[in-house]
Amino acid sequence: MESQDLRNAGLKVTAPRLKMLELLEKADDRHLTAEGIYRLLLEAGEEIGLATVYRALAQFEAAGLVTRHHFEGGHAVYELERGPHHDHIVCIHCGRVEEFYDEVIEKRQRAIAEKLGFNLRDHTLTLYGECSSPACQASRSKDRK
Amino acid sequence: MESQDLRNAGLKVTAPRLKMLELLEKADDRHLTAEGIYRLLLEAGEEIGLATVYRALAQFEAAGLVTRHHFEGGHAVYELERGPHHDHIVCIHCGRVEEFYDEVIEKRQRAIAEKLGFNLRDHTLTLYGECSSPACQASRSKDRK
DNA sequence: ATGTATGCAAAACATTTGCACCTGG
DNA sequence: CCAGGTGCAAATGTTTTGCATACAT
Repeated sequence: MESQDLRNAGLKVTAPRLKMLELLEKADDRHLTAEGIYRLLLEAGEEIGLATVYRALAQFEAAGLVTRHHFEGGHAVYELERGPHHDHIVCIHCGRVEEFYDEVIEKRQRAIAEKLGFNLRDHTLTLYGECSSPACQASRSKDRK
Repeated sequence: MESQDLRNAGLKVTAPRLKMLELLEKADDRHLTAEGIYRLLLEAGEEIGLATVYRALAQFEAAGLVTRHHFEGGHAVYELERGPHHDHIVCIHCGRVEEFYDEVIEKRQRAIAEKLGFNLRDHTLTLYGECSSPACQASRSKDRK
């Protein structure tokens, strides 16, 4: 249960935090902005402040419950940390995010860091491209003026 | 000469732009923030506005003269585009940036994008780690309180 | 009770834009 | 001359913070 995650992280179990975790778990889009979480909660009739969302996300991130990504676009997106590491590919048109994992790339990264004398701690790999989803294709031809 | 680069990009050759390109070329650190460029130019006695720096950088980027990166830390860094593509490894302590290129990784990325049905357009790969430069090692032990 | 969390409003940032004035070609 | 460039100040959008109140334990 999510309350246990919060307790393990040394955080008090409060309504806003539970709602946020619940949302992060159930939302269609697993990569949400702070503003997006805020708006979705308001729409769901929850009473919450945007500042609380940011504060809670920062704590979740520190506790490893959530990962923050900085894709292009000036705002951070948050993703519930579930299971193993993966990287992302983002559609430059519709913003759809897919996840992938590639052991060959992971291995090469470790080798490169070592060769350059770095103790590798983290990495971000994001591919940007045009996706082939029908919805995206449609909106693309429509937008062409 | 830099004025030619500007002309080729359809931009007028002005003092601020030349100074910026000059700085990007000669600076010790090849990865500068807009604010950093602004400050360095002021220190060098140049008269320039921060807005001009941002505007010029945006144009340089559009012209392919410069690449913008979003490393961790809330601000963009700009790098003069010189020669072939490469990725980065950043020291989480001193911020030092090294560049690398790995054909195996590049190839895997193309394969992954194709498999997921994306037409790959761009990517960012940044490794974060602890570098082994003496200066960084020193400051690290000092900061430990 | 008591240390945390919360909401709100204000602040802090990085970046962008409006506008009147300059300037390169 | 005049489209494009510049500086300044004001606006923007995102994220952070101060503070008084409310709540979990």
